[in-house]
Amino acid sequence: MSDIIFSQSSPDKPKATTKPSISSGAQNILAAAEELFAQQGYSSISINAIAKQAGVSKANVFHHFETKEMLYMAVLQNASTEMSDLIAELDSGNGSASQQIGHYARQHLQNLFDKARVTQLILRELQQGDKDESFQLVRNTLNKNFTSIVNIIKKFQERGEFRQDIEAAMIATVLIGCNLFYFQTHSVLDSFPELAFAKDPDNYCKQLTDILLRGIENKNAEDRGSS
Amino acid sequence: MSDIIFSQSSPDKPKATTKPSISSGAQNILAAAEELFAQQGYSSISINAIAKQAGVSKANVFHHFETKEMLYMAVLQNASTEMSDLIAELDSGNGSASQQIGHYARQHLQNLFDKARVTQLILRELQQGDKDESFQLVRNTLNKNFTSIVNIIKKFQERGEFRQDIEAAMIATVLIGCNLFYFQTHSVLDSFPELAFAKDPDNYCKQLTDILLRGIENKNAEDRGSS
Amino acid sequence: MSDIIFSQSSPDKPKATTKPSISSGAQNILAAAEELFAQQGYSSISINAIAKQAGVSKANVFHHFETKEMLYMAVLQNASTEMSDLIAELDSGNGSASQQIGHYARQHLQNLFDKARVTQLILRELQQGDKDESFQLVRNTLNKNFTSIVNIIKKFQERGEFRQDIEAAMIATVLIGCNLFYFQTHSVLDSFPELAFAKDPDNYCKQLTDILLRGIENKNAEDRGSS
Amino acid sequence: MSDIIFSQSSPDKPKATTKPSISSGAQNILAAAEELFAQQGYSSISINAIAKQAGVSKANVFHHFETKEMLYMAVLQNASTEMSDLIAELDSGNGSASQQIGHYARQHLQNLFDKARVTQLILRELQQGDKDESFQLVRNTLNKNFTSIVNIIKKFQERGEFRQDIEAAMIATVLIGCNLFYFQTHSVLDSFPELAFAKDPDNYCKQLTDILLRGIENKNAEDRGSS
DNA sequence: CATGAATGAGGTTTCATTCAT
DNA sequence: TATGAATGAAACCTCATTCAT
Repeated sequence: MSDIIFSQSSPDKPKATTKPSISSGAQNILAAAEELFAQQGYSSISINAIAKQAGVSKANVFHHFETKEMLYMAVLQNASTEMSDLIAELDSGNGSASQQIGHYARQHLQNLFDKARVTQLILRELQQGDKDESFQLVRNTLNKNFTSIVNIIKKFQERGEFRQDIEAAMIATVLIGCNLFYFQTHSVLDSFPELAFAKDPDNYCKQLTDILLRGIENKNAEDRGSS
Repeated sequence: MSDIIFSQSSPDKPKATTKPSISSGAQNILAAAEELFAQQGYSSISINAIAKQAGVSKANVFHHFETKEMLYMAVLQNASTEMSDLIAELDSGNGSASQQIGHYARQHLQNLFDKARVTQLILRELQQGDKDESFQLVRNTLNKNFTSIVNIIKKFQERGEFRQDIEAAMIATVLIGCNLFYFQTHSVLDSFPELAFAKDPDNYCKQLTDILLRGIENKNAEDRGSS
Repeated sequence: MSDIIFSQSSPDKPKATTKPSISSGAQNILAAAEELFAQQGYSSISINAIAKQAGVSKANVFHHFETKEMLYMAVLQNASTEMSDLIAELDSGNGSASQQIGHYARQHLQNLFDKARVTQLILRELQQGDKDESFQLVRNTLNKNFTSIVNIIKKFQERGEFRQDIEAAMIATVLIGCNLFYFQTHSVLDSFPELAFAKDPDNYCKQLTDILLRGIENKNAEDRGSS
Repeated sequence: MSDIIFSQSSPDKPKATTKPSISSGAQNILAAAEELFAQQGYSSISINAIAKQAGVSKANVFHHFETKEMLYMAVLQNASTEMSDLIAELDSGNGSASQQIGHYARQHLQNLFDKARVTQLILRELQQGDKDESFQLVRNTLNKNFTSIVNIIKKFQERGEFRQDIEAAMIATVLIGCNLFYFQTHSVLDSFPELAFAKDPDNYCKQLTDILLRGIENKNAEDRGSS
């Protein structure tokens, strides 16, 4: 199903339509900056590199963004918005609790790869932990993201389908943590023979949800109760 | 138990005894570089900053390490060794499978924090994914790390204590992935009210292993088999 | 006639008209670099020195020339072009073979001093003999220079005015070699009492051509033949 | 006779015997410095490079020579002495004036190549023309060199074998100038098809003396006198 | 005699930024 | 809107030199 991990759907085109307020010149720069910052981080990317990638002059970058810092913030802002949009569209489908969680996990993982640059930008921010302004942005985005899945889980807990002696947030953590770990390590899977099975993200996701669901389903408790 | 997440035991002093081959001058620089690179990454740390932190002249840094790149490699080498040593000492205790896994998870998380700088360095490398030489180092270290826990799990699978229809590597992934996720996000826990429970790493670890163990224990299968 | 060896006619002003393609900023830098490189050589001249001489900032030098090496190449390119232009204008006058050679020798010597900086740059390159790219340039220029005089001599050989049992190139070598030697040593003439006569380049040139012509004129051969 | 220009006889060994006052350690350094300075000039050669070439530590260089400048002076001093020794041994043979000049020219050219490093060092100094102390040394050496050949020529002029209306120093200049020019350009002869004949230095020397002698011999004057 | 450690000064080059056009 | 010219600051790195051993 997935040839090179994921069919990396081109995610850049629709931007222009969603954000018509920013000139196309600025959009070019923003896109170039996003790509480079995601790949290499803030400090190792020069305005010159961004200008070249965007096909404009260095001065033009400063014409659109006051400072490098502000360009970075704009990139982050953009990324956060994209991420939020994506989460808003996240749909846990309908069906049993198990099916919904499985669907959600798979879709979440897909999103990480579809918006790989955004994901990387956010992971970078997570690792810094100090930069004041930029951090706020990311934190809020993550919070939104996180709350969305937590609420779904809580719903199932209230319905009695999931154990209630486990924090919903903990369950969400396992789901998101493992998906992020997969995203971070997928490029290195070749060197881990033990992880060969994980080259197919579908397979990975299936096994993850298998463990997770069995670990949290109330069915087990019933089984025990019956004993 | 843990005031600020973990009592961050000072991990730098014993180095001199374990590695007497490197002069103390070089060791100072190495330690300074490790700290700064871990905090801020490669490109945003200048040799000047490292020199100041180490209390030596800029030129002296180049006396001991030919280039900034080579200093970074030495730091990484050092970190990988430390990490490997730590893993070698990882002890899954004795007791039931559940207890051993629980013990291992807790100890592993503790190690991440005890060697926070090393952990950060390696996470940074994971995120880059292209740098040839430096990457090899980290990959090997991770591989060793990973294999260690996979083997423990396989043992329990063979004994029939854990399900065999789940890849041992997948189980290890959940354990390590969640621990790393915790490490990466713990500085931001304050902003996530849902995750308040996780401020205590013991609590986090307990809930994680609770889910994980229930998800993989063979007991459940037996229960089902009896139904 | 020559106060301090030669009236060193200012050779920099016309450049702007002959090479309008290069901005005046770059021209300033190029001129400064030419002067300093000619005086002191490549390695002992810093970009800082060039910037100061040109009245611009160090960074501005790199705005116009990517590296010090490339600036040097541009200087050499410029010098080679100037030299070629000069040679193209070299005019052996009209009159007897003797007069033409005498005229040529004197004019060639004059050129060496008029374009003293260019001459020095080329002599320096001759001495290195390894630098790939820069050397090609100089070699080509010298070749052109050399061929020009060789052809004149060949003409006279064909007319029977000069001996044909001597290579034209050898005759050219004497002419150019002695002129270059004069150029290289003129600053030290004071310390060589024997060479006092040579302080006047006209005198030097007259004596040189006197020897040379008598050595190559066919007239002598005829005299002998008649005996 | 000459395969690759000249059979470059190893000229370094006898030094130890001629200068037993200097320790062998210092001699190593001196030899290394001579080679490198001759090849690349003063400023582009670092003490480090010299130390490596000599197989000693950088500090050891300063143990033997107070400063880089003083090491350079020692190299120059050494070179000047070698050159003087060589000139003192220069032997114009016995035979006719023509033969003696021819012999001298050939031997002088041979010396330039045998002591190529020394020759290069001195040519470099000639090109600088400002460095106070170092220059004195070279000037004196050249003066001695020059006077030696001038005196030989004067002898023949007095005997009436050479014209007296030409300065002896001018004749010497042609001889030395052309030989030095040959030395400076021999590495580039390949690219000058016209100069193919000069690949054999014997041939070059023969043609040079042919021209020179015919240009200065008094025989010609006699011929004219008879007309 | 010989060396490794250490350093201040200075080298080339890069960077973010400004400004006139 | 867009750019080339210009620059001060700071990056990495080299250099000649000193000193303790």
